[in-house]
Amino acid sequence: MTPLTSLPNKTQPLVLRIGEVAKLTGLTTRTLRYWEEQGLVNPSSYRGNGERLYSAADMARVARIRDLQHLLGFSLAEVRVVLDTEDVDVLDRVRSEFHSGDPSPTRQRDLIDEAISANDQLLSRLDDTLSRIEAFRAERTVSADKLRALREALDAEIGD
Amino acid sequence: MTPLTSLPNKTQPLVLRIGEVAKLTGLTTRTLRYWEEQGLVNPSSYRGNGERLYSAADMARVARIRDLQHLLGFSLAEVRVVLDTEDVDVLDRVRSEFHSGDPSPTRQRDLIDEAISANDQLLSRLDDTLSRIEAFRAERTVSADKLRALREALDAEIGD
DNA sequence: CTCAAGGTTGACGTTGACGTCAATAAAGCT
DNA sequence: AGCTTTATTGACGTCAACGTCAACCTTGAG
Repeated sequence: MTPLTSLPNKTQPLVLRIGEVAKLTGLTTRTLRYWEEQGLVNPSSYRGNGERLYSAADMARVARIRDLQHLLGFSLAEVRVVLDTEDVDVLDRVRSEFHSGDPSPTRQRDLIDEAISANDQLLSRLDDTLSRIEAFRAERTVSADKLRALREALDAEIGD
Repeated sequence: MTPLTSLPNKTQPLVLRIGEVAKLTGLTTRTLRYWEEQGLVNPSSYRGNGERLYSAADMARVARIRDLQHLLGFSLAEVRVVLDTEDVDVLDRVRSEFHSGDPSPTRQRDLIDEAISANDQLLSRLDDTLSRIEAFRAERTVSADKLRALREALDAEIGD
């Protein structure tokens, strides 16, 4: 039941093998490896043999990719751009740059500014998409009304 | 300036050649032919030589396909299903079936019921999509706030 | 110890949605 | 009438996003 070698009781921080991730997400293992190949998800750890180990954060990232791809119709290339400007990632990068060597603040500022602009772009695109879908939805509700009216008219005619 | 052989003044009902449609929609002629091949748009008329002539209704249909494809990420196969249950089309089919031969009302009822159910399915899918995009949007606004806060903190630090 | 289950890396195949090119025909301007 | 533009129908090429298959390795249950 427990994943991996079930150690006595070390409060396992949830680590999944690729097959388990596949079943949970509905994706295939091939897809997960392909996404990794494209630099979209790097499993947070490997084992000596090269076996991929996915954490909860990795799962979240996978779900996010799936959403961006299917929900918004983004290509994987576009998805990567979006993910690169995700705050979690940006904060990570700023932090790592702060810790290791170059503590140049202007570089950090540029990084953040880039993320802000990309984020704003995405937001406006989301708003546009939302309003267009809403318009489409409105049309379809009218459609529904028309069809139901027609259906009733037909029923009445048959009822004669 | 006028499309086709400009007849004296017959109050032209707007008919476009494929190249004009391409320029107006931003698509390519290849795409338009491909969509036709896939049964998505049948130009409302041809000329003796086989030249495609697109009406205003055809243009609307083309725009609709583009929307469904890019706005909602539908495949062309899915787009066709949606279009087949569009009220305009359904009404057309019911009408044509009424006019030519078989005026069986149960057949018409089935057609309409099918359209209604497909329409309702689409509507719920739209609602689902909408709420998920809205959730995503909310996340991203939080993201934006975080980033801007970080940026200000950094500016203050530099300002020292 | 065996061996089935699930993992690994190539490498090649497939599918949808077109791009591109060739050969040909009609349209329209001068 | 001649020349350019735009159209037609094949046919083959392309690219992203995987599917599929081969050859191999590790691990856990019996």
